[in-house]
Amino acid sequence: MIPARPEFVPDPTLSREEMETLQRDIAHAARFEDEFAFDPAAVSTAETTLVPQEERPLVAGVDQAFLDEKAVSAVVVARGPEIVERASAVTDLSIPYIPGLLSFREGGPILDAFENLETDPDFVVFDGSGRIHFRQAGLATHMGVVLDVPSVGVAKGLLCGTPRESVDERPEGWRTAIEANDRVDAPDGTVIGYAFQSRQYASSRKINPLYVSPGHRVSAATTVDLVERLCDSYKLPEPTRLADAYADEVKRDYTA
DNA sequence: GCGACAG
DNA sequence: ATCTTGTCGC
Repeated sequence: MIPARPEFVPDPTLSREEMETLQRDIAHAARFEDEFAFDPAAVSTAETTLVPQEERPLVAGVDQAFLDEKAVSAVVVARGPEIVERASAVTDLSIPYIPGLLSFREGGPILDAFENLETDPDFVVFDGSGRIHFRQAGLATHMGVVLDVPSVGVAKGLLCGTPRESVDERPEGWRTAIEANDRVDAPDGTVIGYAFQSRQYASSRKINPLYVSPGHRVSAATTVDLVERLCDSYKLPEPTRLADAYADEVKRDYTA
């Protein structure tokens, strides 16, 4: 899979100001509404569903592992519980992690892995924010727009925005909107994502919610719906877990 | 100046 | 993100 919008491919050599300008352009090109052909209700990791196997969407998970100044990027595509294809890439990192500019550090390496992928997924789950971003162009949005593929972002922490309600000690399945605040390039109160309690009381310690947000061609409401459908018995959705495990596997083989 | 801050 | 074994608890 190659970039559909080469002009938005992350260039780590840009100045910080140029990166931020590009992010505003990307946010403008992004579509935070449902624009995809598959049925969200057909998304699940279950072995058996009412939906014919071939009609179940191809879902991709993306994650990375790191070693020294290199990134190990992994993409795993699955149809229901069946893994269809896995692709990876080991790429030199050029800039450090800077909150708000994550996609300029990890975007190139991720696109390298997608170049090695033959399958065209129906949508992609990224580890990080999408619209929940200062300029509404987090990793999931940046990658979604560059590849022009429906995408969502799943983060373990909140970058910006304000939860409508307190997220403390909520039961499984609970959710609340994340609204834009003065740190976000959007009218105050704009719903840019959701806090979603995917798992709770796995043991004795409290578990924090997931922060999900639209990447590209998916609305905020549908984003939570899709992520919920992809969560099994763990906090993180299955596509992310598969990609995480594959990235670790590639890293191990690379190190050995 | 102080605080916040995805991976 | 990464450095890292055992261990407490359901």
